[in-house]
Amino acid sequence: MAETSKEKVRVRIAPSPTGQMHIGTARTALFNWLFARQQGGTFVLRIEDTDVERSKKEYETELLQGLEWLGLTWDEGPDANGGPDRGEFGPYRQSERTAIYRKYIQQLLEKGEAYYCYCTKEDLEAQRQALLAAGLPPRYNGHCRNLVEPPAGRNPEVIRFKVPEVKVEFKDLIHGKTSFDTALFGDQVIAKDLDTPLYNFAVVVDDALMEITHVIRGEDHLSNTPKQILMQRALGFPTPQYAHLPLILNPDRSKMSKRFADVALSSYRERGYLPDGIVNFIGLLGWHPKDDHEVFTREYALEHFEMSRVQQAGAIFNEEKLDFVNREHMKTTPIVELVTLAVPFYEKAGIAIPSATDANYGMLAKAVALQLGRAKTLADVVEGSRLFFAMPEYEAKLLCWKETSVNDTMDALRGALAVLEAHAANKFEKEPLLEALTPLTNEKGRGVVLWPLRVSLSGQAASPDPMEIMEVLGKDESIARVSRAIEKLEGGRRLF
RNA sequence: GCCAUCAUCGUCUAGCCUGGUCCAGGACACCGCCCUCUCACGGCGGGAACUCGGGUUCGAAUCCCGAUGGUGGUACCA
Repeated sequence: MAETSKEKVRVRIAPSPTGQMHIGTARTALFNWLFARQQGGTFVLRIEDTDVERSKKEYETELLQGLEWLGLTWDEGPDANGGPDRGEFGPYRQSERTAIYRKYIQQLLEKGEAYYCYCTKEDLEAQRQALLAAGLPPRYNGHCRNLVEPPAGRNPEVIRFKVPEVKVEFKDLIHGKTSFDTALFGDQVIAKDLDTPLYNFAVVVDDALMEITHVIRGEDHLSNTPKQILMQRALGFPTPQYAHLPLILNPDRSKMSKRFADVALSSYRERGYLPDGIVNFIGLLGWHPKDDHEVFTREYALEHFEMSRVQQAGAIFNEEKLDFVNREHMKTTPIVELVTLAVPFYEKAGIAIPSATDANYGMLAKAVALQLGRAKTLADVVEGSRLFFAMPEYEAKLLCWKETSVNDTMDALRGALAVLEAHAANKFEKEPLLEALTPLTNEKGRGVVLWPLRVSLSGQAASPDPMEIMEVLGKDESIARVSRAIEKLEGGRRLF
């Protein structure tokens, strides 16, 4: 709790609804959320939709729902259910703040800190090429900076901010002292016209008006920071503290992209990852608690988060680790909750499961429980437990363990069947069943009995053990499956 | 090109600020063994890294300089 003094912490995330919600947005949100919650501050969500061409309402909705799904709740910002914005500093969509930006653009214009530029894109491109050819940094040459008279008969192209040539220095909470020489920048375009501000300008105005104290964002914004600081100075705004998070990377260390991985948060949701698993994993990308705990809840992260322990280098998105972390979280999620979460996945897979009102409902929980430690996602739970909900299909010869003959296998199964039939239905549980089968396994060998028994119950070479399966299936279904296996062997006998 | 920034096992990282306890610790993944009817879990074990070159120092993963490499930016996108 070191970084703040008396002022109340206010942080924000400012995503653009120009595409599916990126996993990187989720991580930036997480770090902001952690910092805000830990400092007793306010977490603001602002939608940066100044680019009307690319911004879409459906992406905004996805963003809000994605954040809610992850449990990264915001204190101020648009309402996920279409209700009015929350908070005193709204509106929280930049597209609704045009009048505000207009006022500040005019202010800069009047003070002579900004000016209309009449250079066309073609002019600019020519300039740029010339500079590049000369080995110079390609920056705007200030052609319209000191125009006395606007060129006759021409409308301005854009509005530019006069970038003073100074050294801008700031202390980044993650990178430490960072400095830029703005002489290399050239005058920046801040708006296409009075009603169409650009990102760098809108951010400055909004962060100031929303009284943001800490800007926690991706490192790709590091070089925007000096430009924004200069505008803050021109407008008389305070400079917030900055923390630039390292980027999430592809396996080849470039910025994470579709080419290498699923970048959309929704795809992880659809594949059956848990919000807690995702939050844990993306938290680990660039940060980890001092005590080396790697599997943790968000409460734990909240307690142990330290901005100063955030990495400076980017981190490769490693799906294997995500799988591990998610599996660990599934193990600690209460079974009833897991069942509820899994239901849609059963539906999607077309597997008929007992409903909550069904007398048989309890077996669903047992089936799910058997997948813990085996399944890394909810989709895996569903696939792994498929065998409990339909008579399995398999080749008769799979029933024979190693070199055991068909006759011996049949004998073993008949023996097992007799044991099961004599076994009380209300004692169809792992331990009692094992006990009941022990004389038979002692006589014939465990493999000779248990392998075919397990295959007849599961239809698979790899599955939970037969006693566990029977506990889920119950007496009637277990007996039916074993009987069917014996029939299969009898029917197929000639073939062997 | 220019500017910024980064650099410990394949990956995520501890250690670096406050040099010696580090022939570098943990986790994932991988391999082996044990458990075992199979899978998984679990237990035990293994291989695997301080980018390079100088300097400072009795001593450097740790401090300094340089090089190399990576990444980000260099828009009338955000």
